[in-house]
Amino acid sequence: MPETLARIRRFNRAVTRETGAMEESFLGRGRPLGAARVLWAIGEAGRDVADLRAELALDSGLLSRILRGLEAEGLAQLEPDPADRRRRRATLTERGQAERAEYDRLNDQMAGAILARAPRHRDALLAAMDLVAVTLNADRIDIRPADPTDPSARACLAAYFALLSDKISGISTAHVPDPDPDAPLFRPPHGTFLLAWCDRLPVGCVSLKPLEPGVAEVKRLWVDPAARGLGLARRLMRAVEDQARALGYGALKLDTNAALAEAITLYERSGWTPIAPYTGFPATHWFAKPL
Amino acid sequence: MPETLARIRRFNRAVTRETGAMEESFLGRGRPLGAARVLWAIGEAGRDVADLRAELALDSGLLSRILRGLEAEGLAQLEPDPADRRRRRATLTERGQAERAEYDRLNDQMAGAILARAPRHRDALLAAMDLVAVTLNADRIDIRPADPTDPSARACLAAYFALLSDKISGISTAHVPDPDPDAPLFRPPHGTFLLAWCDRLPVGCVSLKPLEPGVAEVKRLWVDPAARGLGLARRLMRAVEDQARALGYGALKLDTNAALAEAITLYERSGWTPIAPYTGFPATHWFAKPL
DNA sequence: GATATTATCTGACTAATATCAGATAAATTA
DNA sequence: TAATTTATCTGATATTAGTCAGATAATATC
Repeated sequence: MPETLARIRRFNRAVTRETGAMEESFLGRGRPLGAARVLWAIGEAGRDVADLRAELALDSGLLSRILRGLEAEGLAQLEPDPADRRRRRATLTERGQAERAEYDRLNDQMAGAILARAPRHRDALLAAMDLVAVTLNADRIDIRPADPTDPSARACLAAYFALLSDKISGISTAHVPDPDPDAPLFRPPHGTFLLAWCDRLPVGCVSLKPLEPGVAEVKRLWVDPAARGLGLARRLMRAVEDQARALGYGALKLDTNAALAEAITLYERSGWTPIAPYTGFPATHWFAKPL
Repeated sequence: MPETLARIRRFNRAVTRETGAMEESFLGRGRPLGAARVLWAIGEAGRDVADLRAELALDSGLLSRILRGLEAEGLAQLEPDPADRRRRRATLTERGQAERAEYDRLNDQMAGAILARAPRHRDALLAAMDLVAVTLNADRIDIRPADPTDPSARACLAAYFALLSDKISGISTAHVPDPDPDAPLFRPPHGTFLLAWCDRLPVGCVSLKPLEPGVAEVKRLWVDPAARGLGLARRLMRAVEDQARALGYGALKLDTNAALAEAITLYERSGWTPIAPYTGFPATHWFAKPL
């Protein structure tokens, strides 16, 4: 389909121009891009030089010179790592922090300018950007345990409950209580809370809490709309099953609602079998899986 | 909304990585990026040096050297423009054409790799890319006359009729006859056909054909879904009115259907007044505007 | 026809990025 | 303790990209 390729090319040209404009604005601070990138990558907390080299894919000599330049400008400091005095740790001075904040500000300003170009469909534009970003990053999404009270975890839960109240009639805008009295049940050694991350933003979650002796319950499986179709739900389920095994459980249960058809298909296709009801509304389907 | 900015940043990082990978793959052909870009920009038909300079925003000295390099590689030829012998025209040799085709192939390969990452929602991904590209290019969309039989024009018309049959019950999948017997009416001096372009892809159209002595009819106003909310319909209407004036018409008419609510709002807000019916199904509303 | 303008080219120069072969010092391994 | 590995730095050098001031020749303007 030649037109498809033309569309992707148009997209590439558009974003190339945009990133070019951003780099251009970064140059306005009188520092080459390489140095600006290093300054930004050092971050608020500081960073090992080896780390920087790995992330920015820079030659060791080049990075060394850039760091020396930042030091000479009074923006960064280098100290030997006390644990391993071969390594050096770069940190930003107060002026360095301020300078980094300026780059942040420029970045946000460009982002704002992009949004301003879509006055009437800001949300559609953001959703489109999410879909593109998540798809391009698909093979970089990773799943990590999180605390159930973490803001990202709570954002996922809020989205999960919004989805429920949207799909299941009878559930009004249910929302997570804050603080969630059940939170301890979702922490080891009782249970777990897993978040899927795509480049610093959460794009999915799943959790586990104790139900009966030796049996845990899988709860709150949610995938960001931008990340659907990438097999993330399956990955989350696999991850939570691994966690359950690690916590010593011998079996899992879960309940769900007929309105969540994709979820039900997923359970049926991955070793879950229907069981008798063990909960009430809004559940309409119940499954179990031995570990 | 801080999260909004985080989402745009994620998008920026994702596409930066992508374009970086593309440039990387272009370097694989053993030629600096600048030269590759010039080679590509010369195109199959050849290009004036001044043109290249304008498009690529290159210094005249730099471009001159890059061209000399391509010439030395046996990829390009430079000849004085016969019409103005100060100007020089760059054309690709056979080897140059082949080399350019290789860059095309690399580009298409990267595009294919992107699509492959969205096996289950290819169309959604493409639509999202369109929305982003068109929004970022919003201030670069331009409207130009086209021939009504041009493939791009026909693609817009097909989309227009698909929209009609989708929105208006009673219209089955109507499609443009090929060749369109009315095409001559949409050409000067009788009428016109305008296309809106966003970076080489059509994103909207409108046309004009004679109706009565001194009166023309506006037909087939269509805007690509990715380009809605950017004021393009209004620009197209203004452009077609200008064309009508230039063709000597004193008044315009149009008919439309109640299902096309945004269009009706647009007409009402830009000087059109309701008139008595002058056509039948599927029209439900009729407007006129003096010029 | 003299003068100004335009399009391109050349030469001199700079900045940024990149590469690579040692040098140095700290840690690890034998 | 000696030898090896690792992390970083220094110096030398190359490539790419970019700038700018003329030079040259063709065209446009007066």
